[in-house]
Amino acid sequence: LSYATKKNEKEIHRTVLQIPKWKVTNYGAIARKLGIGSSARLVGHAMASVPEDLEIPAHRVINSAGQLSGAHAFGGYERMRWLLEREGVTFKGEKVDMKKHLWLP
DNA sequence: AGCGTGACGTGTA
DNA sequence: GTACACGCCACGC
Repeated sequence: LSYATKKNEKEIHRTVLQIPKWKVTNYGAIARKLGIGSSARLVGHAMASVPEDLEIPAHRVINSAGQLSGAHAFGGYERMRWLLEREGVTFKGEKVDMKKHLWLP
């Protein structure tokens, strides 16, 4: 999975960089911020093109239901969950507790 | 060109 | 709480 949405790639990265620690946001929120509202999928595509070693905290971007839909890019669910919990994000079952941790751009 | 697929979201039932 | 339809668009075939 190494393709990027050339048009908004930079804007997306910039927005993701603004997500504070112990907070998460969702694909749709970023899409709306960039004015591509209903194209949340493109944000997910852009995340897939982010090298993990870069400073971009892509693990803080999850879906609106609080599920770690991008876990496969971080070595599986357990690893991505660990990355988040390490920053103070708490879970409610299999999902992130969005009530406490949702951040909107 | 069409068609299926996917780190998605909202509305409706 | 679940399930399904629909809108969206880049990519690979």
